[in-house]
Amino acid sequence: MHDPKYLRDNSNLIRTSLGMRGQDVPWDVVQNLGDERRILTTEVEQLRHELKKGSDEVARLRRAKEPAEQAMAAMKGLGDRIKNVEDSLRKVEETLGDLALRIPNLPHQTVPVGSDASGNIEIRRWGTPSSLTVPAKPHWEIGEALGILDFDRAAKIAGARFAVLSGAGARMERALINYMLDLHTGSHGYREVLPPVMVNRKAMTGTGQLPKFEEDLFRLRDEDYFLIPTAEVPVTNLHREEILSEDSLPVRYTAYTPCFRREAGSYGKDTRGLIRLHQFNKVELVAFTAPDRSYEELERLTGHAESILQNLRLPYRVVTLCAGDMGFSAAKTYDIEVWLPSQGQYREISSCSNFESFQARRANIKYRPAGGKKDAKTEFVHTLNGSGLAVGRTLVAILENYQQPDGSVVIPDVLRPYMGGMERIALQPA
RNA sequence: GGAGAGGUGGCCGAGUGGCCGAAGGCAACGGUUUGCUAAACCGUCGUAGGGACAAAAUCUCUACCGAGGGUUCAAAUCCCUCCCUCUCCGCCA
Repeated sequence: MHDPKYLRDNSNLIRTSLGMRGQDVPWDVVQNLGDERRILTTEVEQLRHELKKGSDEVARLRRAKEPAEQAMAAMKGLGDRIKNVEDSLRKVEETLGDLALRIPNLPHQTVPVGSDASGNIEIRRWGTPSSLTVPAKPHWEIGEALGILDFDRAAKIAGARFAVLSGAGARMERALINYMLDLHTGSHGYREVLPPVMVNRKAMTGTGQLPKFEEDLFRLRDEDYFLIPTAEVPVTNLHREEILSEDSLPVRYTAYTPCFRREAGSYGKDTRGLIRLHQFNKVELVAFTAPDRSYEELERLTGHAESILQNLRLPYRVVTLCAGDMGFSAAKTYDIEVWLPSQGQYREISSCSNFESFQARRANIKYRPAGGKKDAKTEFVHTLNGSGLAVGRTLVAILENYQQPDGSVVIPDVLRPYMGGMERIALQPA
């Protein structure tokens, strides 16, 4: 969400900066409602002032034991007038508020211009894709052959875009989760949290999933709860309606959660395998910083996510998303893409974003600058998050990059302690 | 799910119709005193919106006592609905 005052005075500037991203915003309506809101507010406040004065006069007369009927009669009806104007004001504010919540964040100056993924810019690569002698098999073939991935039974018990992991597959997923959490808490300074995976409407609005993207979410039938599409939602909202002290910043959390996405509109994409599921596991990194620190934090956080891939010896690259490819709430996003031999390309495995004050404003997360002086006015924090990493896709990358000509899969060194010393996944009869 | 109690500023807590944005305490911040610490004393100390000013400082108005409605000239205070917390009962991993 944007600063309402800034939005009112600079809607043209915002509109130009957003370009394509702001296409579906009814800018004229926003402008008119903003003006109307100001006029109605002034009117309500004047009427209230009058009422207050009148009521004080009644009170004064009563105390002085003087007749107050005339003063009371004069105020009669004023209350109704106020109610009428307030009704109009409330309607304007509701409409304006809803529209304002649907305006995306402004891209940072360093974000490249572009309308889709082709405008993204690669900024670095790590590792070298191995040249296999035989054609690389896709992970679902490897996994099904080894008896550790079962899509048929997943479809039976749930439906398309679900998976069952079993045996060493389930074990490796669990190993990855533990390894990631241990690294982030032990070496990178994050506090582990295990939040609810269902949240209310306010939380979803705070991080920007609502009101605009309700069709992407799973919602419960009998309660107004949603399944989280990412741990970003519950973890960022931990501090909703709070004022943090500057000394406590930066606040860094890591959380493992399952994530639930309807994937509406993605029919035909990645229909096979683990890449795009309705339910998947993710370890998330979330940070709250002072505004002048958020961009250095973005680099740090991205580096923390990268370190997992480096330790797993998985080749990857980092790209800066162009304005048109960024998510709704982000001001700047780095995607980390891992090499998938079967596809001969890099695929997203982490997305690290700085939201600046966009989410903080929606969720009302502030901090009080240190220094003690009276100029210590509260200010919105900056929020960031990134996957560290998407667990299922990491499993995919391991299966594909560590596949052997005999169909087995070698387990990366750092995971072996988490898998009881296992060094290789060979055929596992069910 | 049933019964009861309660939600007031960063925290605790007073306040049953007007003089209440709200006593008092704690915490915090500034200062005096002090060899240091502590104590004592003095002072400051909510958030948001509108207007005035080129802007900052400042001034001014309005709103906010869980949320939303109602009664009244006037609501933290009375009434209704909802949300949340706590206690007991039921159910339950």
